[in-house]
Amino acid sequence: MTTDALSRAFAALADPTRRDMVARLSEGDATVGQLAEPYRMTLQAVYKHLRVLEDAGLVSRPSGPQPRPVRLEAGTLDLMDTWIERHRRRVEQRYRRLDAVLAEMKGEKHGPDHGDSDRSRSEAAGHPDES
Amino acid sequence: MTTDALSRAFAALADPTRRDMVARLSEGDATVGQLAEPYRMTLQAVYKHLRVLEDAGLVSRPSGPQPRPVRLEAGTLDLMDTWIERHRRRVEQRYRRLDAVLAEMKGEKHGPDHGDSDRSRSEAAGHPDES
DNA sequence: GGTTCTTTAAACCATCAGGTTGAAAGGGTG
DNA sequence: CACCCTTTCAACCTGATGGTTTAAAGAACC
Repeated sequence: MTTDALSRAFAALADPTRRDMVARLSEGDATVGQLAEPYRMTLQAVYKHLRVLEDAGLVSRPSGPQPRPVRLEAGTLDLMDTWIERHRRRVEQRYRRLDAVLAEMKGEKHGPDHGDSDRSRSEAAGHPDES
Repeated sequence: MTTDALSRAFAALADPTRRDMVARLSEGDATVGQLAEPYRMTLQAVYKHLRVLEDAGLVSRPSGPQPRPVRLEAGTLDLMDTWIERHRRRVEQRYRRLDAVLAEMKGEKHGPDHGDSDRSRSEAAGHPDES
């Protein structure tokens, strides 16, 4: 549907079977048959999963002779990684900043009020991106 | 729901609204009211989204006085990041190795066969982890 | 050209996910 | 206590998802 790339990508990896496929493909290309072997489901079901991974851009199927290989694409993994990393960093940065403030408070010990240190923590923010 | 942690986490981030929430929370804690403000949906719907994020371990709601804040938890982001990174690395490593082989072939130019370099690329692997 | 393997398609089913409405608890504060 | 805001619960609708079965194209190969 009109679902954006990131949504498709995350949704694709939300399924354990699909995640397992990606994990195995990260070791090397495989044919659909090889891929399907460990799972107790119809070949068609496997093709469906592959479809989802392909639509998400996580996997490609280079055309050529019949048993076409399935190949993991790093690009989309990169996208996801970037998104997560960005926000993970932001939180951890806040943690560190908070720790710093706490440490400082502990250091000075007595004077609890020296200016309008933070407060307002909850808003400020403007509106972020999501790009 | 016997769904594992990673599945819940990826599923949680597969929704644009939820991703936006996470993005905004990465800038700082917020109350549900503040969080809900930009969206054109019922408060109950927002609570539902929050529930999903909470069940996925992406968010916590420290108890205390009534308008309880919503706080982003870095731990689960870390888990996801680790998973993705691991596989992204594996693919890229394979890319590099392939490039190296190609470069070598180009370099030697004539003698194409000098030992059992790789082959077997598609299987070998045993069965990977997914840990 | 026929046989066999790979791949795509279609119809169908059960369950889940995002949203709504409506109602009810919880919890502060006048 | 009464009022108001926050939070949760339940029923319901709609559309997507993971599977299945059945059927039919497409490619390879003898």
